[in-house]
Amino acid sequence: MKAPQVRSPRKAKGQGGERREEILDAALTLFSAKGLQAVSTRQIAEAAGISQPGLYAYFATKDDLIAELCVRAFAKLSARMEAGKAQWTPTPEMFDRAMMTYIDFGLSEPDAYRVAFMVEKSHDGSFLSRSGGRPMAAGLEAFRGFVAMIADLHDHGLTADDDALRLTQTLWAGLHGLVSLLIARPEFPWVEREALIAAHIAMLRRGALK
Amino acid sequence: MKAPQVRSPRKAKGQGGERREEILDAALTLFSAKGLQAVSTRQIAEAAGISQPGLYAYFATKDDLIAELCVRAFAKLSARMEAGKAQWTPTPEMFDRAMMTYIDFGLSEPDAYRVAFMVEKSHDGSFLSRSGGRPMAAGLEAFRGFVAMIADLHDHGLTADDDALRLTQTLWAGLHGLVSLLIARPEFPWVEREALIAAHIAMLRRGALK
DNA sequence: GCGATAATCTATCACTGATAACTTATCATC
DNA sequence: GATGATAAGTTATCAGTGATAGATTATCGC
Repeated sequence: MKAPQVRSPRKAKGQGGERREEILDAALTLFSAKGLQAVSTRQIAEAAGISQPGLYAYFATKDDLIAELCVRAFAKLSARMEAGKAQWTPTPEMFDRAMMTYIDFGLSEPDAYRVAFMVEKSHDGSFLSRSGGRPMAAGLEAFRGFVAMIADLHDHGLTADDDALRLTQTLWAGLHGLVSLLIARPEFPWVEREALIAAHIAMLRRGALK
Repeated sequence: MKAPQVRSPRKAKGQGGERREEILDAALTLFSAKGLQAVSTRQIAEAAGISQPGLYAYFATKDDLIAELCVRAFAKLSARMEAGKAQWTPTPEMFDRAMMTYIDFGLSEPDAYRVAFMVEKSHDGSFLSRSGGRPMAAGLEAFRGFVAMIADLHDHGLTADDDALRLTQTLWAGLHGLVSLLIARPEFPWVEREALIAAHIAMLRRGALK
């Protein structure tokens, strides 16, 4: 059952970056399989073929390592958003498609999504403060394309709320609710998932557009 | 700075329940001030005037203690829902009011809300499984009155989706998104909160009702 | 007073993230 | 090719975590 990970040889002088990638890969696999809380730095180190304190040569804290994985995941979302931009027109159909892109991303990268928007910032500011808010910043960067789409719809007189920023925040909340609940409570007796997502998007469209 | 909590005397034979209440009170105060993760069993024990292992005479695990606080919080929501039921009529105005009740509760009892709907069930089933899913069950019990209202609106032909269950899940997700984001990301540059909530409810109403 | 038992304590465990201080491999240079 | 600098990695250890075992003390019915 235990990963027979071969300890890869010591890295040459300038090649610490390679080890860093190996650690991130090992960590992502473990996090996906067991959840963020359940994976210890010792498990990550073993899977990466390194001693546990060795991790701290590459990441200042465990949270920093997690944050790094997040930023990378959101780079993927940014790419997807940017790709969709090519065919964009201010229509209800494209509205639906943008919503779908967001939901698809959240469900396909649940760990990144969790860290960016679901992990709680403890009151004394431990997690995201120390990592400089990078995961959320990366998440919002990816979200920016979405904001631009809503603004475009608003400029064409298609939105039901005259405040585009407020409407965007409201829609984001609507999307986030579905994604985060599907991630956090998969065992809940949901109606069939695809129909649920379609109905949710339809509901948001009716609520947001004229 | 440290709480000068006087160690209350040993409880008489049948009075263990009192100590249990004292522990729950102390824990709720600490959790509200510092967050769930940041409070240790030793801190709870000291605030309750008891030794750390002494907690385990009353709660099998730390999660059980948290779960107990949750169930109690949701009992309050149930009471609010039940109170609102008296004046219920199947109208858009009452729809708005029900939505508002849910959001108000989430924002006024953020810790309970977090545990019931935001804390991640780790993949090997550690948290809510061990506590028997009681917080979520209590949350959904409180939510049941809300479900009944949607069904009533549906029966009067006022809803835009012909599947009342699916619409309820969709609306729940919409509400949850706003509540959970406001809890988890209070520092985000939101538009003015009351206007945001009102706009969100209006969006959900337009999307859910005819 | 006496035995039973509820309430509680001290001591300790395995584990967590993190740090200090030391060793070893690689590399550019003489 | 030996040398010194430094990157890469180690072992040993720390304080703090949730949790358990077993002894101890207070209260009760008799």
